[in-house]
Amino acid sequence: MADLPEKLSKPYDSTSTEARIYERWSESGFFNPDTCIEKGVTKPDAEPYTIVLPPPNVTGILHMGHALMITIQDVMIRYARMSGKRTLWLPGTDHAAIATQSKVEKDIYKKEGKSRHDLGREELLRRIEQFAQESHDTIVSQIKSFGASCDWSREAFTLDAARNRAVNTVFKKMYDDGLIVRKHRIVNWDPKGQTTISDDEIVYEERKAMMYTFKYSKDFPIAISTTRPETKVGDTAVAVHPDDARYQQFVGKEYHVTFCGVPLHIKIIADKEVDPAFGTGALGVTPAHSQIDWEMSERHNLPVIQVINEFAKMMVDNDELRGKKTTEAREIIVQCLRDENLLIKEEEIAQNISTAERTGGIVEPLPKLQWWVAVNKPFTIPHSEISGIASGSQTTLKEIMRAAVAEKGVGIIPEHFEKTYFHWIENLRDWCISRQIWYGHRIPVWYRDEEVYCGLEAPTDAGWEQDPDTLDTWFSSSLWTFSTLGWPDATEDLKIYHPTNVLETGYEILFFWVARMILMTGYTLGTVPFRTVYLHGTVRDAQGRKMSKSLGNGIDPIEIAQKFGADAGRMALVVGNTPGTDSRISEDKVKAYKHFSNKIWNATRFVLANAEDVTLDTPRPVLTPRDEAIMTELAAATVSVTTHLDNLRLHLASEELYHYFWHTFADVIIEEMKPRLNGSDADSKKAAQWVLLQVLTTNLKMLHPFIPFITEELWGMLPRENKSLLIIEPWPNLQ
RNA sequence: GGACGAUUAGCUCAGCUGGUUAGAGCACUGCAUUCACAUUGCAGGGGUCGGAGGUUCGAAUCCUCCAUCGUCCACCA
Repeated sequence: MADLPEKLSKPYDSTSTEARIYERWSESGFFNPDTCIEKGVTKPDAEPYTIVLPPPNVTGILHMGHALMITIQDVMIRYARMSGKRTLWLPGTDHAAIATQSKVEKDIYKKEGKSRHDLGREELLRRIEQFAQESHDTIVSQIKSFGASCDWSREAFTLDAARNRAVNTVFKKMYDDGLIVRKHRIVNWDPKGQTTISDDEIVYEERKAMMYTFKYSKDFPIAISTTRPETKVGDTAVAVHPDDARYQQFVGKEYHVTFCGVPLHIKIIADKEVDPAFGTGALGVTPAHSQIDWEMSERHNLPVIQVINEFAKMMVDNDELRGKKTTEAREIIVQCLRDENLLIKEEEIAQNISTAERTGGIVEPLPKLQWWVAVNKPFTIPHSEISGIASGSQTTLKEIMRAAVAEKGVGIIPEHFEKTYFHWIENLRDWCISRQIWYGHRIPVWYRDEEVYCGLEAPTDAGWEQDPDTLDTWFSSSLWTFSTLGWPDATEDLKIYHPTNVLETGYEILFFWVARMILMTGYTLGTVPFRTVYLHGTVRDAQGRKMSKSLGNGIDPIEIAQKFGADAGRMALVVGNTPGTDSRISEDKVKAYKHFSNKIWNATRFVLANAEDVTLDTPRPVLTPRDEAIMTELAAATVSVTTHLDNLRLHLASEELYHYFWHTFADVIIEEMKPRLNGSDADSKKAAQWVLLQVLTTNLKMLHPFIPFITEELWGMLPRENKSLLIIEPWPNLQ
């Protein structure tokens, strides 16, 4: 029996191992592809393999979704690195503008009773940045504790100076091309957060509402319906369907009415958007407070009268209504309709109301002067490598997004999400990118009287005032694959590592982020940002519920890592977890993989204790037919696992490895070798030892991307000349 | 209203391009156990793959319809 390292005689202790192993990897420099080339691990002309880490919010803490994303990406990266590729995993964090600012504002208000206006722009920003910095260190150390082999020397932040230059450069380019425009439109205004939000930041909540059918006045010929009578003091038209026989006689006529004390001028218009079957078939047009009414007013040149302000209060010229909350105004107007006998019908209906995702405020559609990315506006793209989009051709941003996926420049896993993607693009409207908050990339536009200047720096002459707004946080995130590689400079990194290989993220941000990355990269570089999008599902609790603070059912990945080991947590997250499908996790599940760690630990202990006659450098001895069969089976398993990994079927690769190690290697191979190890036939014994060591090491290598800590630890104990780390060991190829 | 997905053992889920008796983990039952590991081993029970049709020599897998559940998008005034 060979002498064993002392610690092998005890059960595997992940807590004392993982931090130490991570430290060794960090010191080795192998997370950085440049170091790998310097040290001869990777060939300089090797095929590059790049993943950019979807940046977690700088103010967040690690949750199970992050843990899953880190695990999947780390598996892909470690596999690529071991396969000899020039492998870069570029990490970073996101400033998450609205989320971060509102959190800090809340904290300050709680502790000091001060609002952002009490502090002023500069002081608030100073406080937010301080908070972001502290919080940054927490999340980065948590990412590391899960084993992420990111190149931290290239770490980026969506709001640092380099990214700001990229943001301003893209903004100016789009501005000059007429694709970023400033105009009045109906925006989604969040009265609680006092900012605009994009269509995607709206969450619909079903509530009961009252639908009122009425006439503006006794002599007005047409009745209309609404759930928001208070907006009706801003009506400028009534729209009917052009083919609706009931109303044709009125089309084109104009009426002066006094509606609950407010004088209105109503024109009757015909518009195809009106559904003749809904309500009375006539729609009261309120251009200032409804998206489709605004569009109608543009088609028919109707005046716009704003009657609700940014605080969701009435701003109509009427003493009874002015300054009232919309809900109060609604009651006043309904009462007035009753008093004047104008109310024809009221019925309770279920209605979806729009709320702001971040603040929960009820969204008020308001006309505002904002900055927009025009997605349907034709422009000439000078250079394009995207199939379906020719260099020098006229196209639109929407078309770039569509073509990139339709022409297979970008493949989505699972494939069925491509349909969802196309469906979203068809319905896409212009993207509102300005936000009335202070934390974020400030819009690089300056005003002086009627003059407007867009540039990377402030104009040097006097009298210019910068636009007070900041950009939607997704604007900077959408540049992430190339802004992190040094663009707008023509860096080596950009040349080598872009387009990236895989974007791995949750399906819930397919629209928010993935689509916009395709848009921005296509526009800016004329390429796709990545070849493959791998979408993971949501990690749920054991009962299948979403993890949430209010339910208190969250499982903390850091706690899991401390209790069972990050390796066990990683296995539990990845085995049987198919792309695009939600998964469940529980402590029991993680525990099962802690057992697996222990199984590996003990099997290794057994092999090392009994293989004293061989090392990894021992040439292949004469094998028995059964040994040959074992080696053939091992080779087959290697091919199968490799194929699964090449096809990003991580759930199958991990399951197969688990099963092979436990139920083939440990249960069968080791058991049947025991008599030979204890027997007197020296040749047979040596062959058995050699086979055991081969099967073990091949398994440690293949398991390494999934459970990097324990495999690296055991690798360090194997008998061999070369004491290099497992992280850079070549991927097994037994054919 | 539109789209997408799911429905396989008690539970949670695999099953890649259709191919011999449908798999795993957990749970369950019985047995074993100073020999790497009780964070163990061996053996076993348990499924007409949601329903109905169809294509095929052959269907959990492809097509049609239905049912139930879930998700996303749009939002109707």
